[in-house]
Amino acid sequence: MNLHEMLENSLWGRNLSASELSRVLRECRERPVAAGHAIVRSGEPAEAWMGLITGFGKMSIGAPDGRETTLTSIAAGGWFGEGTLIKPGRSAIWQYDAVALRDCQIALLPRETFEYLRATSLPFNHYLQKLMSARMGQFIAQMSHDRLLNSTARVARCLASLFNPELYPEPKPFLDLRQAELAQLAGVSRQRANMALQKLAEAGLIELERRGVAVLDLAGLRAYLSAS
DNA sequence: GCATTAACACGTA
DNA sequence: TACGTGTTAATGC
Repeated sequence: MNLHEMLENSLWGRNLSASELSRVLRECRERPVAAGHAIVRSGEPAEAWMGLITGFGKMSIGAPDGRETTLTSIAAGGWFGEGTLIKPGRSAIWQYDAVALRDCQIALLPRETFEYLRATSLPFNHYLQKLMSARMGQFIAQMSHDRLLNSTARVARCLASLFNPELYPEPKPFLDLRQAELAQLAGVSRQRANMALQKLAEAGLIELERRGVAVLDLAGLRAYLSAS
């Protein structure tokens, strides 16, 4: 997968006119980010809309005491930063860190290009609405799960949320995801995530593998309740 | 009761 | 060796 392929296959790139697409292809930049390194840093000005060509990453926020929580993950084919980028002028400041969990190839669509598309392309605006709505829906679901479900169910829903096609264009049943990473995403300790995964495996919803999880029953994960 | 942190053993890339 | 996983013990609300 390279930048051009990614743009031409993306949900939004497909619907651009020939001249819009060629401008995007001309102005988009690429940058490799090694696993463990920052893609964007909280507090820095947002200069580009960010896409993941390859790799896997997370959006996270650190507390003053050093603890850290993951807000959501970012998979290949996904874009982020539109919410930050549409803030006016100098108030477009990253409100979170984005960190590469695996080696990543990042696409950077400059802010000016992003603004040009927003100003001229109705399909692009429709795409942005769908993306932002999907993101909002994900966070609403996350909040309600945090408040209403026990931690095993939260881990189940968390796994299921990684299969939203509007946010993660190419979902595969095998997730290359450490238990510690899933724990941060679900907001539980690694030990508790391990226990939850074993329960979900016993229930036949997933298969545990070293360094990852194979999802066997997505609908079952989405509907999982109780069994703490 | 349920979850957290710390610590340790074990197997593998 | 460093990392990922599975377990247990001590502790807190």
